[in-house]
Amino acid sequence: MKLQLQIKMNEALFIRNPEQSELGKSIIQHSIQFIAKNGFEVFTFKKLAENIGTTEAGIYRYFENKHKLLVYLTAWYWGWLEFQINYQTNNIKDPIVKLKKVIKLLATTVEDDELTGHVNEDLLHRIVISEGSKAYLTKQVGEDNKLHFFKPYKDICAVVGNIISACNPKYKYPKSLASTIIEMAHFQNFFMNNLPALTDFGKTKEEKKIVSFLNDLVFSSLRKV
Amino acid sequence: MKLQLQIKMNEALFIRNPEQSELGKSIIQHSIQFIAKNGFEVFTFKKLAENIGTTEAGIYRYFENKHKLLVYLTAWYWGWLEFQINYQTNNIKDPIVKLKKVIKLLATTVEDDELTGHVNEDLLHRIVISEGSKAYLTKQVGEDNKLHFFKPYKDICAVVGNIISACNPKYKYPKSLASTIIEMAHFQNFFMNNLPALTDFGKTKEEKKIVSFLNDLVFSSLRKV
DNA sequence: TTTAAAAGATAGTATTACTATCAAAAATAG
DNA sequence: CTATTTTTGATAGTAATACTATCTTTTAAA
Repeated sequence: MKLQLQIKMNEALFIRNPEQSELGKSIIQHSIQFIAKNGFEVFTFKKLAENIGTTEAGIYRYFENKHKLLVYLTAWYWGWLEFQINYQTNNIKDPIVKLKKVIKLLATTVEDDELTGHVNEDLLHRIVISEGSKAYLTKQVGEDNKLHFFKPYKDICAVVGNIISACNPKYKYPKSLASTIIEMAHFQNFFMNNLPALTDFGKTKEEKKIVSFLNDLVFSSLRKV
Repeated sequence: MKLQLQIKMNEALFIRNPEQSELGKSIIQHSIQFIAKNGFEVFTFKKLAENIGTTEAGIYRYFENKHKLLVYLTAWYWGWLEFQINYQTNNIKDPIVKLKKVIKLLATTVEDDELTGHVNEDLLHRIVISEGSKAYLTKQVGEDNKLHFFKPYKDICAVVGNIISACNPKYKYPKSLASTIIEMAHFQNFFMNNLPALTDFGKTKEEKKIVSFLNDLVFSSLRKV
């Protein structure tokens, strides 16, 4: 039996559900490739249409604009990652072991998930690293938030925050520490590869070291005094 | 005697030095106001020109494009902040006290500096919070970096990293911790105000608490085991 | 096998992101 | 204090972007 994994997406993010047609899936697949390769600024619906072999108007039937598409992609990633986290830490009781596992998942390269045909998770991960914050660093963040566009991201933060609280119920900043871990898992990666002077991993460029840094950061904070 | 503070800027960031003419200063002043109010995506040279009462072509004589202008503004901010840090921690010997002071400077609202006529530092600080990362989260980051566009930012990181090392010479990640502090000083502020579920400060929205969080984070990490 | 939904083809508009040119005003140098 | 250079203003124009609209063909579902 061939399994398939579908991430339930917020309907306000699209006009027509891209998961439900070949063209839709092609839009997702090729937008991931294009943005990963050329960056979000350079990305336009016209270029995407040319890549796919469809027309600009065709893309607009699925997504209102490229911002919504970016939010869709990042939301999809966070939804997928939450599934991964639940799946891979399912039977782990010790919150410390669990948190280490989560940090590893956040900060290391993902393998392409066979269950999701049209999404290349590794490329999407790179997009989330380089472009992810642009999804919310806008003036419309309030409105977008009211429409629950960032729920998957907030859910991941909540999951991580809860594990942190399980490690040390007295720790005062579980949510902020959670968002710090998540953001830094990506920023330290971006810095390591692009502005290495901002990190201590510039020489070797090993993701492992980011994991070590984050572990040190987190478990120093959670150590009971 | 009226003092004036000039930040020495990288010449590759502009076509004509905006500090050296009335129109140039007006461009800086009004672009800060416009971007702080409407966001960088909405900002165009045409709208800016209308605001100032000049023409689009007039702006292009100073800046090649709006990306360069954003990089200019953020670089200016980091240059100014480094001056502030040096000035305000000048006679502090104890690196712990010094680091606390720096964290406070990074994470709290800045007052408008009288020495810089056309720059409203408070607005610029808000721009750096909301738009700052867009200066380097691009595909051209490598080229921009070669032209030393991010030197002021890297300098600040180096300053903070050195204080960290002075606090605990054995600590293994001074640079990464420095960039973490700096980024989080801004991201936690943005989250607190726009996506409060990602922080522990959503209720009261006090900058003080961000400072406390960062202090806790840093000094837990630096405590010798 | 009819009908509805999706995709393709084409056209058109307002805005953005520039470049070019020429004249007027302001600054400066001799 | 005039001549010259530099800076600004005014205007025009172009290619690309970010859409919207319409009509036809193809595909899918009832």
